[in-house]
Amino acid sequence: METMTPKKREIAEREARILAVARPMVVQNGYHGINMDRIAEEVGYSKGTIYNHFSCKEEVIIALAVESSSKRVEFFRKAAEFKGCARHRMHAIGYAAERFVRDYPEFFQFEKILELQSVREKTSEKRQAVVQGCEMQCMSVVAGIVRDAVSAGDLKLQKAMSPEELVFGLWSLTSGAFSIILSSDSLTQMGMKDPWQTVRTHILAVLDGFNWQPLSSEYDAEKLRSKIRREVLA
Amino acid sequence: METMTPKKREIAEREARILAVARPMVVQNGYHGINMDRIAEEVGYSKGTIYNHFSCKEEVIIALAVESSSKRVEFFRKAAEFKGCARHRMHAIGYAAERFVRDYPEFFQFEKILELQSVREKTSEKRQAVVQGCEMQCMSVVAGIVRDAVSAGDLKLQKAMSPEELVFGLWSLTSGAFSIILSSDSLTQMGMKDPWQTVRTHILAVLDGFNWQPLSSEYDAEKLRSKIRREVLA
DNA sequence: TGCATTTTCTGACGTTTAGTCAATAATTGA
DNA sequence: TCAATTATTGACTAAACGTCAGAAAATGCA
Repeated sequence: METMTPKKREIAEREARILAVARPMVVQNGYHGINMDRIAEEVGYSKGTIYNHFSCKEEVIIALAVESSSKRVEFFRKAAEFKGCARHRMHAIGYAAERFVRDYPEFFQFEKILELQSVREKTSEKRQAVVQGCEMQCMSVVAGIVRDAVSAGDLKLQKAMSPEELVFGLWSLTSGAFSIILSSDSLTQMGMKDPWQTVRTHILAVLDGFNWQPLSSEYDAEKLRSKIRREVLA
Repeated sequence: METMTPKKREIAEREARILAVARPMVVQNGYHGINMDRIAEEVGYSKGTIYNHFSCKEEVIIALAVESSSKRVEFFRKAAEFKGCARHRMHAIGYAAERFVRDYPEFFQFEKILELQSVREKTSEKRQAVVQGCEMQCMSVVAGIVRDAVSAGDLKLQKAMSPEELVFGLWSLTSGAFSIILSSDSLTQMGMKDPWQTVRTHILAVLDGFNWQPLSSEYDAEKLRSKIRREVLA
């Protein structure tokens, strides 16, 4: 950044400013809240200039997703460093995933918008690849923990089940749950007081179901969680 | 329908035709594929008339979701009638859920579009309530099976866990998984050959994790699946 | 059947907003 | 210093939503 000409630096800084202006628009009013004319006005440059940075509205949204995505990778990496057996490190990942959703709920919004093919197909392959890359990195961090568990003899994977497949299940469970929590009214309607806690209980059940040692009956998940909270992403 | 005047009948029929025309538009090009002018043109009525039926574009989409939603309730009801112990009936539900996604993949598209608040907030409370009602009906069918398991002594729920909370976990797992399967490229990228099978394996793990009898080791899930396939929704 | 009233239908119109591009301004480098 | 390159601008086009005053059709009553 310092080695750039002043002009180049101005351009790079402006890109960040555009995103900073666009972010609250999407957060407050979702897909329809973002408006290229208003972005131009608020940033103080003409629309043409905004379009020099982002070829379309959707590209702005995916750029926002890129910003948050890398944050999640960071969260997962930090969590994976937790000192303990593989299963306990897995809890640390669960904690990081939950923290991420709670700290950056807007990322889920971006992701939801980008799941619509009609939106996604307008975005550049390049940024799509970056987002997917982050996803894969998270996946492999977690798969690494599964591999460690297998090496340590804590977990025996059934025939034909890969570590990635195990991770896929946990990923489905958490992302599905978070999505329901953030967007469905049915839960409160049914008197579910702490769905976040329910998700954690289900993760325990999955791990127990695969007979991943030590089983949940052999340690205090609440106590472990407090320890993780103190040591990870504090 | 037969007791209506010819005019009233024409109007009712037209509503179905509008949806029939709109459906493939959404299926093929998602949210941006639906276009009120084109609907009017293809149905052969003016735009104003279309707006007499649906107050906005989003209302058309939620009407499509209503059509499929009730189909899902039907699937779940049928599945719950499967003869067998509670856990086996739960498998029948899993089968129905999977069948529904595969038979009506467009419903997932509609649901995704409607998850965006910017879209949802334009739809009528009335149709929202219908969709949510279907969701609740599915939920309670499944919760009923959990209750049967508890009564039969096959399952002991941990302190403070309600049948609905157990269902919430399975619902998260399946809907999260289906969503990832239908919209992410990462899976094939990672050499996951049959994610549907992986989901089934995870459901087994959850049920085993809660110690729901009989455990998966005590019966042949593949054989059971074949039986269900023959008897349910054949 | 004829006529008044209500309901339905129409499509031109107003509005918003995405995205383009020719003209203009600024920057760079020789 | 000035030609060549690069960046900026904002008026313009086009697409699409949603409206509404007036035309047409349906209804119901004498």
